[in-house]
Amino acid sequence: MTAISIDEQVTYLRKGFSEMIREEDLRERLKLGRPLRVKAGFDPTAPDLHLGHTVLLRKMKHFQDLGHQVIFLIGDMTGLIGDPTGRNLTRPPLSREDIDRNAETYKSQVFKILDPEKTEVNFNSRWLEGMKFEDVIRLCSHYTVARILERDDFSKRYADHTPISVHEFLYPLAQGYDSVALKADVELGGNDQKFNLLVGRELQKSFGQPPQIVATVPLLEGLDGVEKMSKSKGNYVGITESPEEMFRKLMSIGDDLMFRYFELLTDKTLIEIQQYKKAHPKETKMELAKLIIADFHSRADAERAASEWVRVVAGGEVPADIETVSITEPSLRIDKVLAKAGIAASTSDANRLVKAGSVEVNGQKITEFITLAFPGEYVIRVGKKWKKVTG
RNA sequence: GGACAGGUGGCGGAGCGGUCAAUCGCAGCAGACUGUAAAUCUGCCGCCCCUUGGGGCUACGAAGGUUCAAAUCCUUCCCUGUCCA
Repeated sequence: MTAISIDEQVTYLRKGFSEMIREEDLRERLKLGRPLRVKAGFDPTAPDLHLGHTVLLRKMKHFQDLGHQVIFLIGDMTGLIGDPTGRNLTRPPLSREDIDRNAETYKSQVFKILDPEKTEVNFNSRWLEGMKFEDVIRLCSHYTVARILERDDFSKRYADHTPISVHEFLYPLAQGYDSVALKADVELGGNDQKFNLLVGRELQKSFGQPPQIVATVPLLEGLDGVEKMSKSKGNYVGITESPEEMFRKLMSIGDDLMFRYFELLTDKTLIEIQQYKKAHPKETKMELAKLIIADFHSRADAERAASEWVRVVAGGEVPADIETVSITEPSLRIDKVLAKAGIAASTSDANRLVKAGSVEVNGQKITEFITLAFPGEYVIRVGKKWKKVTG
């Protein structure tokens, strides 16, 4: 991109953020004419990225498009503090090997979106690990308990008498200090990160640096349309999943949610999205799924996944890519087979499914505990799970 | 350091000696329905064994104890919150 005006840059960057503090600051910073250092932090324990993460990655990419330097910061030190929003207060420390492996996984995934040439991958242990207790005390002196308690989840937990460990207070401070150490011009994050990002601003001021511009992206709702997309909630679409898997998941979202996805996960303009609202919801949803899949695979893969979905889900036919499980026993009763093939969680679970009449073998619904003989080949279906069993 | 309250299944939250694998709500799974989904209705929802109904095992913070019998009583310990210092 050549010589594009400040106004154009700001307009391009503003799109898709839920909030920017403050746009005037960004404008001033851009006037300096140098590449800005744009920081975004990621958790070292969850290297499997899903569509929720891509909302942020997309914005990082936009900064790169304008020639800025993006810092992909892996919070290996802050990761020790654990999820500050509640449970999991104790998290087993990751080994250096684990962290490095996760970092590699991250790289292979984020570079589907980000430009490797314009991305600096960094770890906050690089400056946090070597801090002496004295340094930590000094850092803490820059902030007050009352201000920390302003954070919504802290104040809620405090009001509810839910425990808050002291080390959790260090999380925002450490994250803020990262911005100092990196001399960040801009920090990006999800809406829920707003507090932490602002702490970075305050700390930079305390340390005599110009405060970073903070820009937040909306949190993407998961497939259920209610909770935010997260791996632990199981309402996510991972960016390394197969086109077929992605298609199936994306087709399961509610009608309202699909327009939200159009907005946050595609480059369609708001006007184009309005047009989609007039079309048939099912067709529109299929188009959405194809657009998203094409970003991580190819348009051809997306088309293939679409026709496969029509055949299997709408047509009720056998999917093309069923996983095959081999059985070594000469014969095995159906409930055991289900458990062994991973269709049911346990034999007991399989029992219930059979009694509920949910099990289909070779297209026939079964209601009794039949025994399958091996060698042989059976196609078993329970709900949306299909498996081929051979022996 | 002291006083008090509490720790139950993925979550919330009943039960307070047997009829408790544990009411109920949410989440989840399956079936019906549909344009996919949602909504709705129905069933299921610890593990294992035989089976259209049973049997066994493991569970209510941890470890002991009382009792024919404990999630329920006692002891100690661990954890959390509140108030006082």
